[in-house]
Amino acid sequence: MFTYQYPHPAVTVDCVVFGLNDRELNVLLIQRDLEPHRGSWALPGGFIKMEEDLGAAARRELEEETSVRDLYLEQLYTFGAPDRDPRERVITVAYMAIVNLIEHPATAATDARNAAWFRADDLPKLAFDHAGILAMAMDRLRAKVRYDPIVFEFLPEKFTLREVQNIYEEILGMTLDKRNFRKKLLSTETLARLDEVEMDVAHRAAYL
Amino acid sequence: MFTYQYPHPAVTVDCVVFGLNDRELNVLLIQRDLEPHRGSWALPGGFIKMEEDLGAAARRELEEETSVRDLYLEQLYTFGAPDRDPRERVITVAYMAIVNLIEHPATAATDARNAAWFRADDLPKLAFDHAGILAMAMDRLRAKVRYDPIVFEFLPEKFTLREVQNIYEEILGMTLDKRNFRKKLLSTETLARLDEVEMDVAHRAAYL
DNA sequence: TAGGATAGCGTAGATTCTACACTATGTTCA
DNA sequence: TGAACATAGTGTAGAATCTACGCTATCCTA
Repeated sequence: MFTYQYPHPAVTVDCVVFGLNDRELNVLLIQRDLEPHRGSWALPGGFIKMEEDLGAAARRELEEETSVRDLYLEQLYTFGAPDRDPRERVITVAYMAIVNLIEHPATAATDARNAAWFRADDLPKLAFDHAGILAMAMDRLRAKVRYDPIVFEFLPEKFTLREVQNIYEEILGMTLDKRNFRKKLLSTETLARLDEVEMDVAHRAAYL
Repeated sequence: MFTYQYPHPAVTVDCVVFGLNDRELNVLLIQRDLEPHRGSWALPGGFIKMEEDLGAAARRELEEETSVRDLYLEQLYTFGAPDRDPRERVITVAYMAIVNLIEHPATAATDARNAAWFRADDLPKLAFDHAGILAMAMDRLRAKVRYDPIVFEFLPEKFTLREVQNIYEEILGMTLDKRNFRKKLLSTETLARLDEVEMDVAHRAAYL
């Protein structure tokens, strides 16, 4: 037991991890194995340790619950409504990250019954105020994508311009002009055109 | 005394309040009247109450310590390095705001020996990691000013274009072209030209 | 009343954004 | 094997925006 002269809130970290699979925007969720909201899907996260930095706590909880690691976490916002957790006052520091979904498979671990990637446009109901946290993360992601070439972080090494455009369109929720998009991308990024071509229905795509 | 099954950190809020005086960028600070760092200047802030929202706590602490109230606070970042406070683990949620300095005089109150506005380019040494918090707030302010007309929030009702330009230059730390600046400002803002003129050395200024 | 300080104003060139349509190549299926 | 289909790949013209830049009018002070 730990005693204090004044009341202290609990502090948690929660992670919104976006994963991309050449085409779809996904979000990493866990199925809770503890009360409250046992069985519900939620953002991975948990209580911080006293000697641990906030970012380190986020990374630890994420790995413990989903096995996902080695990513760049960025602080999103801190949520502290007095009644957001039924147990006690819990303040949560939310982090967000973007990864290549293929390189980061999700497997359930400690405190989670299950961990999985969900399509961003088809999510289950979330525990606590996690839907609100996720909504803010989506907003931030959309804003970020407009001036940051972060998208490339979660692309495989080889990709077609069509794929990149699909991703931008998925995130921004709008269609983009093909030529203008290529022009802009090629003017700002350093991409190399490869000889290889993809193999499927369409005829070919020069990998860049 | 309050006891918990697991250790809990303390949670505080801190406020970076920028004030503008037609010309200079100022920051609101308090002189601590309690240990640790007693006598040092610091950002206004303090411990949250258990039934209180984070933003409300920031507003309350700010008013208690400086008498400054009625402002728009925006969450900046949460700082939680394990050793940032010598007493115990303290996580602080930092807020920032911008006000018209004239309309918000600072007067010391609870927990503070003193409260005062300081020029942003001539600040005392700050307690804890408050210098780091302030630096981040400055960055955010600079970024914000570029696309947001927030500056007008802390201007008196009447002002000259020269004054606005001074403020932008002070915040951004660069000189701007007078004609281009006026053009842009007039194209985006709805300002009214007044008949009044200022009274001092220069000849006149049409208030907008 | 002469000199100094600042307000106020417009244009030309460069850059960037947007809208828009056709050809080339490979796949599939009859 | 060739006809129909799907997608990759490419350029230009007009609009809007950004930047650089110098002179005159007015008021104050000495």
